[in-house]
Amino acid sequence: MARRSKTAPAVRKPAAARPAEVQASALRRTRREHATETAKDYVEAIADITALHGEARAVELARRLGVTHVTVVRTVARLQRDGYVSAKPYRSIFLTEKGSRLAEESRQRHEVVVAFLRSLGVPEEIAQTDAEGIEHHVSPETLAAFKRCAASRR
Amino acid sequence: MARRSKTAPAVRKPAAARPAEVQASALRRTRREHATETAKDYVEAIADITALHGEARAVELARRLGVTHVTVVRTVARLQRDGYVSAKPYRSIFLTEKGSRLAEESRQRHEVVVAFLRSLGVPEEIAQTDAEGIEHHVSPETLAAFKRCAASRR
DNA sequence: TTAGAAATGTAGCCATAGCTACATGTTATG
DNA sequence: CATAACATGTAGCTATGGCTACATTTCTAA
Repeated sequence: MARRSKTAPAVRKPAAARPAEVQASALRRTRREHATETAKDYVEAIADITALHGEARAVELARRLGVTHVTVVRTVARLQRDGYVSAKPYRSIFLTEKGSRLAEESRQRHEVVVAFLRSLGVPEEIAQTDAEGIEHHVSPETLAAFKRCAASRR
Repeated sequence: MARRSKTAPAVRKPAAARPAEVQASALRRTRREHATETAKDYVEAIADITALHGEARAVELARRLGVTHVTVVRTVARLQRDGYVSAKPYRSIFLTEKGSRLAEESRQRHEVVVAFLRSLGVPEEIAQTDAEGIEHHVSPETLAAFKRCAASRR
């Protein structure tokens, strides 16, 4: 079977488009972001729950995140290891300074994305849902563009 | 320590916002989507490489996806198990009918997202990068809104 | 005050998705 | 046509992030 045909370039699509290296680093970034998504989702939820109920318990986190309490417990342990929360056995979960900062950033970012989608005419509930997935992958430039666009359509 | 204070609603934030269940199902959806992201990234890359070189080899896939060949080999095995590609040891990788369909859908979706971001004034390279992360989390409604918006700004 | 309900913790399973190190197959070329 | 370069495969490690089943702790209410 022919090796990468350096002599006969085969098909030759018009747009050589993104060179392999560029795409590779974009995908690497996406994977890297994915690693912090969980932390963001958790601190955001912890902040929400604390605001609503005065404290965040694992059971409520599990309900809101759509996982079992076991998953919550393990993930919270990781968040504690990484300095986002403090927690003691059988007690509530609290955000650290670092965790609060991340939660606030996440909340703002979520707001911008939702407001933007809403301004495009996407129904509220779908905007909320899509934002959960999109918000973690928006660069500062794109976030700024979202803000501008939403403002200009208001 | 007070249990979820059913008697004293504590803080009471103005926007009760998304109820726990809604957010939970949104996050569940995001996780579900994540599971198919890999498949989409791979079939898209395989389609690209095949168009450019006439065939897709694991080494080139690894380069483009930013992972080692070992990861590619294992993932391709999974894609084969799931019916997206056919492959024989030490040979090229080919898309099945199902894989081609997924690749074409992914390509179109990627195009729409990139064109949209571009239309917002996001620089080409950043648009490409962000699209890699965003494209997997856009509902049909939002995708349609992207199309409309990009068209109206042209 | 104590029993049962609710919450939390622990053990251990699974799949995905990365990796390094090493083994084997394929191909190009001297 | 043999060998070196390259591609592919395999073994086995790590981490995340789901899960069920069962143990333990805490809290509520009879």
